[in-house]
Amino acid sequence: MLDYETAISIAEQKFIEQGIKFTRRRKQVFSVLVKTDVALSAYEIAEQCDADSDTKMPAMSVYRILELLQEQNLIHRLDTTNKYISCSHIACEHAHNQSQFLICGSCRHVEEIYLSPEAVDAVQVAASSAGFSSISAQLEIKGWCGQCQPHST
Amino acid sequence: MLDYETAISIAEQKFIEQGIKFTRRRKQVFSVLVKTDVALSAYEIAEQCDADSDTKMPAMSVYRILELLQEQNLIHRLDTTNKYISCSHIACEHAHNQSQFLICGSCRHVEEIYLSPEAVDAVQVAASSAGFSSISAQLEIKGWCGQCQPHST
DNA sequence: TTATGTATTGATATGTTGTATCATCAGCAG
DNA sequence: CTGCTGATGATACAACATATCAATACATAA
Repeated sequence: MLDYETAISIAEQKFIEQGIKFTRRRKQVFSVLVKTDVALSAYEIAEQCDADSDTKMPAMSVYRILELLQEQNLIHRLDTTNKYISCSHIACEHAHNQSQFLICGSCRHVEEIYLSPEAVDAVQVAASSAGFSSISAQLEIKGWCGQCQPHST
Repeated sequence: MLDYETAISIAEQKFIEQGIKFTRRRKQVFSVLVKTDVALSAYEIAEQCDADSDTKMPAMSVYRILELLQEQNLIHRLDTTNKYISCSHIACEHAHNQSQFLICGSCRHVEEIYLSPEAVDAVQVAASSAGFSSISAQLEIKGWCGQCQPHST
């Protein structure tokens, strides 16, 4: 993971290049996500922002800003859980169009991984033979991280 | 897919064997799920019940009954979407502990598939090397069915 | 038959999440 | 200053999910 300052400055740079303002609100939201390695919901992010400052972050703003950060490939939205996490590869020009996530069902820790092409192919083949034309470029796999123990489903 | 009557009678049988009543409400909820091949939310199921009868199905009852049907392995809950679908294998003694679903992100059609053990292994290996001790027994993969075209994520 | 206990359902309230809508504010160009 | 645009604030609302308690049905024992 990138250190906090670097991540922020990369984000700011990215915004400036496109004439988009890196406002206080946007910085707040991005900061919260950079500082954690678990997926957070929009409302959790808002709470965190409130804790870190003395103004109240409206939920609406969080949603709007999350959408923007996503367009800039700075964060990922986990559709499985409707939660958000900062992208592990904002520095490199890495594949933003093909990503896989392991999501701990217990502590919500998230790892962005690279599945072998063979594994992805196997899934794609199974999908094809079941009549599906394609599968999502973003795979989200639930599991349990090293610290947590599986219990159910 | 099993035909409607067979599915209902299998369910009823299963209930009777355990001394659980197959009440009108329970039959209503299960019927709705048996009759469709798309995943439905609890509230959608309630609506459907309302349409098929002249009494109002309370959302609470739906949730309760869905939970019961799940315990009986008659239906699956898709955690990804918080929706429910009838199990394709209520007749056989098939693996209820290991299932994979393809979920069409567009029309919500769902296919219960069997991934090759190799594919599952590949995912498990990737998970292990990322520090995850295990992955969920229920994989839910988003994609697009034959009728629908991919557009975004 | 009535009484009693349990399982099931009904009804209401509440909490969480996400979106729609419009008002307000800041900053910049003319 | 005026007016425009982007960004944020504030409110209302819809969908989804759960908690809680009341009412009902139904089987069994007395």
